[in-house]
Amino acid sequence: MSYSIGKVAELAGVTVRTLHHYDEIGLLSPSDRTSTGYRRYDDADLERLQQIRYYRELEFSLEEIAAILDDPKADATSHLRRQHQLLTERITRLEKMVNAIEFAMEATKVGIKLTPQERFEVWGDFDPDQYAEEAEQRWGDTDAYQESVRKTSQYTKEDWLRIKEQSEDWGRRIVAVMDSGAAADSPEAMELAEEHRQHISQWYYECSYEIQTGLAEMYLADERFMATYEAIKPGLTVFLHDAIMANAVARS
Amino acid sequence: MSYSIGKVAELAGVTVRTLHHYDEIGLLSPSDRTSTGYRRYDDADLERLQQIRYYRELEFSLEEIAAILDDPKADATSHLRRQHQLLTERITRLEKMVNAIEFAMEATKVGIKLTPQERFEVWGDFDPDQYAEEAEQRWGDTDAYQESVRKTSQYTKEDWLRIKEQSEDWGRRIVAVMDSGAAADSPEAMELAEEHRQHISQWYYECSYEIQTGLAEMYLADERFMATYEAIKPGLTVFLHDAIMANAVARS
DNA sequence: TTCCAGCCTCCCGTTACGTGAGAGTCAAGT
DNA sequence: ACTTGACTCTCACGTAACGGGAGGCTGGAA
Repeated sequence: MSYSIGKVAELAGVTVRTLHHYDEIGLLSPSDRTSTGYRRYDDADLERLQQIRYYRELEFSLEEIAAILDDPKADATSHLRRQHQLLTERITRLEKMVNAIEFAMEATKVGIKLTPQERFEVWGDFDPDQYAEEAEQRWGDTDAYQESVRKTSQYTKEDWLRIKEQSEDWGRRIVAVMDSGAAADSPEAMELAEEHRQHISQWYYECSYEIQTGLAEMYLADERFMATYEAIKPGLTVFLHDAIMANAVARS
Repeated sequence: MSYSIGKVAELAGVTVRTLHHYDEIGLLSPSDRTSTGYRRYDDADLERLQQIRYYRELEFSLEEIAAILDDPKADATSHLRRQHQLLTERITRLEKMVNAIEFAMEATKVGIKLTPQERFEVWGDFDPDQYAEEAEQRWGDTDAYQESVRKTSQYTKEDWLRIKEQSEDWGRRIVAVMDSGAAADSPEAMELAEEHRQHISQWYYECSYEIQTGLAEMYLADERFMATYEAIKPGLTVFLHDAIMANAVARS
């Protein structure tokens, strides 16, 4: 059984010109020609083309592929094994990219800026432990972060609008409480701290009192969060922190 | 805060030349220059570069990326959402490629040839139902195939040598039984049918009598399997089929 | 002041094809 | 036997996305 160049192109999902090119550079020359010069590809040619396609998908150059495939020490199975490993590595990398994007989405929701390291972590080659530590510190609890990502990836535009509206409303009310001169451990302030916790639980992740107090600590420690709250009203970060602490103590 | 071109290149994992190129074609021009002509990139530039890198990873051309990023209707979040979707699609495709490779490895072990469709299923755009049907027919049971892939992917070279030795030994013995003139429903033949079943159970997947009889049917129906067995000894396929049937009836 | 790494602007080279041009070929239908 | 439309052939130039210098300025540390 042999195949015309057009048929092979269709099967393998490449253009006829590509096959011409592979023939030109000697990477894949059809095992036969008709008397009129038409190329004829057989099963062995197809197997070689399959290998070429996989290695190309893995971004090997044609020259490298030629060297790899013509290596007498490597047989078909070893190629498959190698491709298998490279593919799974690649999948891992793409999954990291997906995580990074979800992280970036989270960040823009909350209104914080990413550090340059965070932006390019997938490509840059800096210490991965450092990142893990930062994320741990930022979110207090990694499981919570996972849950958050899982939940929020389902949200529609309307959901986000609702969340935004809700948190802006909450912002106005806590500012009003501050303006009224009430203390951070006043019932009104504590009520808003409680609402803050429930808002997070509802939309992002189950937020216990321990986690919330962790967040409060972080608001003071992380200048990006700090900037967000201070932009609404100076002193709000500390006020919220104190209200959360008072509320947590009172309720538990 | 602003960054030199070298620093940006290091952060983003690209070359300085690449950033020069992006500047040349107007895709990413640094927001500032020093009095001496040095490029200075700020946070907004980095964000744009981040988007560029993600879209590039997804194999968009620079021209397309420029069009996408300069579209006033799209904001940062919509880009992230889009990239998220494209990335997960890509992961799915790569996972299909991994499956295809595992399938190809299985096939070479068993000594059957792949059809052209099977070779290029990941790239070609033929009817996917047709393939599913073929796989179903070939393996009788999809779960079994999954289990097989899972198990065999762990095997070492020594394992494979052992398996090969074992099955060649079995081949010699069943040929001997045939040569002795024994019937397919003789105790010796049935014993070897039973061994065939246990061999599969041990190395590939839990092989019940129903599954084994399914395999026996398939050996007759699929000329690629047929070729394998007939190469050992003409008439072996039918003999094995009958022995399996007799054994299955007797044991259950 | 002296380095040397870093940056600048040309500018030519490379890879993996795309895209015709012009001409021969094949199989199906009349 | 003739036509016709889809395929295929071999040049041959074009393109995208950089790579890799050459030759010359800059900037901060010693």
